This record gives sequence, structure tokens and C-alpha cells, in this order.
Amino acid sequence: MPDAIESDQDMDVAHSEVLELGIPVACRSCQARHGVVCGALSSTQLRELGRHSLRRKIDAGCEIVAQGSESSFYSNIMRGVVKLCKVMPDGRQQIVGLQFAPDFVGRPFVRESTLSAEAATDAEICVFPRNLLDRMISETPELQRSLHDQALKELDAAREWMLTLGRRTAEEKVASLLYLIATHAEPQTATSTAFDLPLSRAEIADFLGLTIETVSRQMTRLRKSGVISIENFRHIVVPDMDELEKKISA
Amino acid sequence: MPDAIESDQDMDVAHSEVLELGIPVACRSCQARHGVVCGALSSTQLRELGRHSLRRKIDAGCEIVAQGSESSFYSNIMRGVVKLCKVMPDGRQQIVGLQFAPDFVGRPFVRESTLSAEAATDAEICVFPRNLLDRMISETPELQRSLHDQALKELDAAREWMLTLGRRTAEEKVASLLYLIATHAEPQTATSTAFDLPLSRAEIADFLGLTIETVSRQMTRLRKSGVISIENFRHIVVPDMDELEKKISA
DNA sequence: GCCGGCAGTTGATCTAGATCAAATCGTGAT
DNA sequence: ATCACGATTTGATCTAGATCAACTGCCGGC
Repeated sequence: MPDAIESDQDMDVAHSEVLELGIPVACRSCQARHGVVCGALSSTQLRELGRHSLRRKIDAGCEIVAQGSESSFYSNIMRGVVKLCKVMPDGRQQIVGLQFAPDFVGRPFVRESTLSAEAATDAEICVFPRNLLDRMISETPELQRSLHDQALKELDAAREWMLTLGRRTAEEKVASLLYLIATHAEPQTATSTAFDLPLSRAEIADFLGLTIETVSRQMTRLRKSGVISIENFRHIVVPDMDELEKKISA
Repeated sequence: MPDAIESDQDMDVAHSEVLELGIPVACRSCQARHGVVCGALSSTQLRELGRHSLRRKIDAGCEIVAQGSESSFYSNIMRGVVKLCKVMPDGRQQIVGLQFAPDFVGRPFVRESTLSAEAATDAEICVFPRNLLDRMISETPELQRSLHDQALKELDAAREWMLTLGRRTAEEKVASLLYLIATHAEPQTATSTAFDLPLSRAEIADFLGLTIETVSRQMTRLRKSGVISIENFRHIVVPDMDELEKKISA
């Protein structure tokens, strides 16, 4: 298990290391990629934020924020996929969201997190101190607006998944997830799409409210019906996205 | 089926009627009840909003916003319960949220609604023209902030329901819903609580991703185990909220 | 008071998906 | 190359909840 970012000490150490090395810890690259946070800030603010923020590589499986913990930072995803998880005391677990670059991670205005955020793939994030960003949010309506927009987007997504969880069959669920990932992954031609699954079968099951066996069966079902082809477990090819979409029936 | 609010014509007519009658269509009562919108506005803004807004009684079952439609207004719930629904082309249906006074209804910045909002009980709402409120949102960071807060609250709720839909048993689901309603309903003593269900068995089923038969069976199960008692289908008494909470196992 | 219809309950059966139990496949260490 | 182990697939059963089918209780109209 890779180590988690557990406290601001952890971050501060890393940060000062970087400063000592004289590496520019700027957020300009975020802006270049239209990072949710950085796109809304003036260049003065960007410079200040850059001085106190930190770009950080995260291994797959590393926890960014733990459920029930108080986190003193926010992040912006620069690369990779982050999964948001809720677990019950008895161990049952549900993934309640997937986030991709350049999404913002963290719940503004509330310190304690009701869910954990964990890198699903190797990832890179830009870490901001909570206090500083909270101040900038209050001072910058445009930033507030950006984050509000993202919250609404996530809300729409969450509700779409509620429909999937509550009312779709196992096959429709798996097709929905493949469709979601395909449309958020990079390399797609006109109709055909190929991508790497950022999630293991177990994680897919936890996202869809199924078991790994059912996920596996439905994947081979989709393969046998020619909607997808599977190479090396993780790599999926969708010859015709329309066919995949039909399996969702929505 | 009671008539829906279908267009701004509909609202404008009603509004001018009220104006002609000289009835003060103010939003002060919203403020008194800490309406999400009105609490964040200056008295000047409140007066302007009041001049263009409309308090309206809604019968149970009346649709406030239709899925897929373009709505030219927002509302604030003043009394009653509103359910947010998604339906699939084949008729399968999922309730994706319940809203109580003084929640805000409508998706800021996006005209087309991906879900329908329908009064679950007789209700009263305060209706605002979209253009005016959008302008006020951009001009008033505090209002933006209020709406952002509500969006985050709804997001938390949606994710909590994702866990319920994906990983809880039928009995836990029903207990969760009763608990949700009990904690949002009014009259509760120290531990014991009594309330009217704002939802029919069919609606509960659509909320929990179950069938009405299963909901009914689980309700009688909870009744027989002494956790709740049921009078007249709709009226529920929970002698001990802790017992109900235990059934949720979270 | 009687009738009709809808909402809810209860019962009998069926099935999608869970659970239990082996195979395989892949990958990284030796 | 070989081994070991975790991830995945596949197969055989089991079961929670769906489906199908009565039945009951509650109004509202006549």
C-alpha cells in the first residue's frame, strides 16, 4: 500500500524541500490545462497560490483524503483518475464518484470529509492549503462560481448514478460505466474508442453495487455480443460507441 | 392530475393577476423562514425580487419542472416536500432527491433540466424569474455562496443515497428513508417521533430502487419488530429513534 | 348503506444476481 | 525458465427481492 498524504506536516515538509531545491512550484501548468481553480484567478493570486501549493505525484491506491478525517488541504487533479469512496462500518463499500483532470478534490467550507478520495491510477495532483484557498474563494466570485459549477456537475453525475444503481440491470450498469470511462478517456477516433480501465474488477463492482463475479460475467457477455473487446484485463476496445450506448437504454 | 407550471406565460399571468389585486408579492416571508435565496440579499434586492416573484400554492402531484424541459424560473420551497425524479425512456423511474423548506429548486446556469421536480405533498413555493435571479447571483457573492452551499449539501445527500442504493439491504433502505424523513419532519420529542410520510409506497419504492411489495413487506417487518408503528398507512410513529438508526447499520 | 376503485398488504413462485468453489491468467521475484 | 500469488474468469448453487396474483381496507359518489 503506498503511503497516504496524512497531514499538513507531510505536505509542508515536501513543500519546503521543493522550495529549497529552487524548483518553481507554480500552478501555471494547471492554468494551461484549465485547472478548475487556477482558471479563475488573477495572475497575482496565481503567484501567491503557486508559492504555497505543491505539485505531487501519487501512486495508484494512495489515499488523498481519508473518510472521517479533517483535511487541511484541497487538490486539483492534473493527471490520472481519482475515486471517491464511502465505506460502512461492516466493510461494505461504495464508490460514489470518479474524478478526472482537471477536477477539484475537496469539499469547500467543511473540514471533515464524509468520504475518502483515493488515486485509482497513478496520478498527479496540485495541492493547496485549505486556509489560503478558502480566503481566495471568499475574495474571488469567479472562483466561487467555478467551484459551484463543478459541484453542480458532480451533483448531476451523482444523480445519474443513482438512477443507474437503483433501476438498471447488471449489464446496463457495466455498459454505463464503460461508456462513462470511454467518454472521459483520451484516444478516440470517429466512432471506435480504445482505453485503459482505471479500475479493477473489484472497484467496478464497488461502483456499480455488484460483486466482482457479476461484473466479470457481464463483461464477457458484452465481449461475446461484440460490443467490446478485452485485451489484458485492463485494456478495452469499443468498436462502435453507439452499440455500447444502446446497451444502457437511456 | 393537478395542472403543472408549464411556461413563464403561465407564471406571468398569475403574477400580474396578483399585482392587479394589489397583494404584496414580497419575499419577506422567505427571509423570515431563512429561505436560501432571500437570506443572502440586501433589502433593496429583496424588494426588486419581491416585485417579480410570486408565492404559489401547489397541489400534491403537481409538476414544478419537467425533465428535459427548459425552465425559465427557479423556486424556493416554503412549505411541503418536493421530490426530484429521473425517468428512463422505458418508464423505469428513480427519485434522486427530496427537498424540504426552505430549499432552493432549480439548477443555476443551465436552462435545460435533466430531472423533474414534483410536489410530493401539498406545498407552497416562491417562484423567481430565472433571468433576474441569474443576474442577482452574479452580482451577489453571498447568494452564490448560499446556493453553492446548498449544492454541496445536496451532493452529500446524493452520495449518501448512492451508498444506500448500492450496498444496503431492502430493510436497511426502508429504515434509512424513514430515518431521513423523521429527521426532516417537525414534531419530535426527546426520543420518540411521529410524522406523516410525504410519499406513497410507490414513491418510496422509486426512491429506494425497490418494488412496492418489497417496501410494504419491509414496513410490516419493522412494525412487527416494534421499531415503528403504522397508523392509517401514512402516519408513522417511531417510539425510539435509536432503534430505527440501528436498523441502518451506519 | 352500497358500490367502485385505488392504495396497500399478503401469499406463491420465479429469477437476477449473490455466494461458494475451482480453474486460469499474468506478473513479478527467484 | 520456474514459482507464487493476486486478479480474473468460469461453474454450481442459493437467496433476496422481483413478479404474478389475490385479497383487504379506505374513501368518495350515488
